[in-house]
Amino acid sequence: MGVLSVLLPLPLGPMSYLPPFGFAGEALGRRVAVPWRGEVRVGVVVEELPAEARPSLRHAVALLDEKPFLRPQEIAFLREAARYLFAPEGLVLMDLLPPFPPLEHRVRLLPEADPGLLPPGLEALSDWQEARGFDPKLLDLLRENGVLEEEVRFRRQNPALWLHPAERDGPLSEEEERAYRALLEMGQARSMAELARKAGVSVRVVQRLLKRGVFRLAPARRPAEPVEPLLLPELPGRINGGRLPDRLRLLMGLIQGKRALVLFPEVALLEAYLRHFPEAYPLHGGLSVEERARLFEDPPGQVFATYQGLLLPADWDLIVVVEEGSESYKLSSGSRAFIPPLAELRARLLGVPLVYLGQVPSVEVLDRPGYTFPVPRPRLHLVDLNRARGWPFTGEAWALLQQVEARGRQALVLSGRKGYSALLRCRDCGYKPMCPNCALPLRYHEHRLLCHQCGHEEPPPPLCPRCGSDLIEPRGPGLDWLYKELKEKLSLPVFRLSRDKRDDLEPLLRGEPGVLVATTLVLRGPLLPDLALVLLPYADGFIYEGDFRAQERYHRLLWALTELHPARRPLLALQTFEPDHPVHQGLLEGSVEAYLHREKALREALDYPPKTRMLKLEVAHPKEPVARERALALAEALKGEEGVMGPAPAPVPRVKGRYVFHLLLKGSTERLAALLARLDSRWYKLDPDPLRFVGLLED
DNA sequence: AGCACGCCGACT
DNA sequence: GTCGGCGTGCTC
Repeated sequence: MGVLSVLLPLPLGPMSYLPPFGFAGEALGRRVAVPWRGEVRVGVVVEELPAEARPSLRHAVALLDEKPFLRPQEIAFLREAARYLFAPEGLVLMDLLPPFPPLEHRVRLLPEADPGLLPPGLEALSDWQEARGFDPKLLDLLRENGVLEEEVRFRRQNPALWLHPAERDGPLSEEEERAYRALLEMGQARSMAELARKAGVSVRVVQRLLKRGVFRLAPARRPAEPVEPLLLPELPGRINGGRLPDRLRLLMGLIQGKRALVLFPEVALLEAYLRHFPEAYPLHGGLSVEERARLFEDPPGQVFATYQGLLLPADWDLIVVVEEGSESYKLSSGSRAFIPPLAELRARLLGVPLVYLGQVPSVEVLDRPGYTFPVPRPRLHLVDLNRARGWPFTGEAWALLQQVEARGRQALVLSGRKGYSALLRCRDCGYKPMCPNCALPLRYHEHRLLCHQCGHEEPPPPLCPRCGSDLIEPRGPGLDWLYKELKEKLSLPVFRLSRDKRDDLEPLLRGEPGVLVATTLVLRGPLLPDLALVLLPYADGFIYEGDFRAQERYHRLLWALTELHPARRPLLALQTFEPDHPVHQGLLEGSVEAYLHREKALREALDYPPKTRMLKLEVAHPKEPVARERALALAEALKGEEGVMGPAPAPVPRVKGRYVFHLLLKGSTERLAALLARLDSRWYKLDPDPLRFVGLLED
């Protein structure tokens, strides 16, 4: 008898079990209930190993699927993904697996077993009983002694499924034809009986078509406003530019008639796209367990999914990743994976093409053969803070706001969260102290200048070393300050939107005049129908965030703002000390990627991603010296190795009462794996693809 | 992850 | 004298 290698959704590698008593058959890829620390847990069989001499292996309780839940393709993907992420395979499974329905679990004592084995009071176990209600430890004891008979299966709940037309499999009989036409016309039918009535055929006909796969059962489809496909002569590696409606049409052109997986960074964007694709089925965390289970059992031809779609057992013709630069692709817990590289891995292992589709490409994908759709030139107004007067609003800014006021329209004022700066800047010449190693601005902390990437530290110069003027710390105004200013000086109603302050925006959404002061949260929200002005009082606050991706992020933000309204082009006004910044130049040129090519060259010169992989080790402890000590010990263990940066205190040095330090490692996947093998994994948390260097995400 | 084991500091 | 904090090891 062989041994089952079972992967559980736990941060561990696979575990070995003997097959369930009396089981003979193919187990690979099927879900299996196994005893785990006295309970029963569900895992996936990822390998069938030859029998093993180890005496103490336990038997799995039961296999839970008729046919494989994951195919070898998905298992291979999990394995490779784990290697790429430096994570245990079970952790990756935890991230990507859909939730399971609850288990139905019945137990009884084997008929031939001696009931005298039972502790008194449990005679009932001679007959089938719900396992719940019995002490799991007792059950496990009986199980281990081989006297327990068990029935385990997923509880079947009937999700509200509708009848949909699928593929015709050949000639249809006259009645079948009628049923098929009727369903095409209806789009979907709630029940077989309903369709039979409408088509004037017997239910048997509908049943037959369902069984043959000409019809399929699937969740209700929403009404769609389909878009005209825009076809490209060749399949590019990325598609950028255009307006949202253009990209919708391009996506339609890409996937129509194909089996396609389309990945989205967040549900709101997914739904905005989904409205225009009648053939596509959604898959995301908002769906019920049953709906998701259904999609895994029988994946339809087109799925619009969040990261959970990566593991769907389907042979796609094409994978599309929408807005690959979005930070929402970053999983904040578990393996902390960043999804686009995993999508690329998935496509590669399936041997199918992958296309990135978004307004602005990420630096990571810039080298792919691209197709860039023309972009409407942004209406950009730069206010040079080196010359202009007034803070937080310059005279020019007030003039623009007053125009909005006079015309009774809407304005958006975008703020960083806290008005946090910690950056020194020369009042006259614009000089900023930079890290000599990292080409990042140094942060001003506790009377020292500090690089949060490599840990470089120096005393702040008393005067500007270039021109001898004073160094100042320009402070970005926070949401509340801006709100107060606007409220005092404008007659328009002023609203706030941030994670913790959420005014009722109803009047604005109806189109009434007003000003909204918001964080970048607005980009997800519903749009302001009469938006005329977008103002960033301190645009530089977005540039100098102290990690090497900040400027790319700022570039993406500005382009996203130009698209905030689908029809109008609101004026984008930026108050900045850096009007000549290459990001601004890029927008003025009307090119979504001119700046990025420049940025990519810079990254290459500095040996930053995408030229090399970078990963982050985080050390956190309630006692600052302990955290520091451990971070130093990690660095010590890697002493003399290339590409080790830090330790440095995280930019937010204390998160949830713990002091955080981090180290950054650069290199190829293989080399990083070799470095990590020398470290004790208990002392750090690993981020395989850090997007920012801001403290701990989650535990 | 989640749990048990074991070792040291501050309390009824 | 114990309670309980966390560091350590282990899970088929």
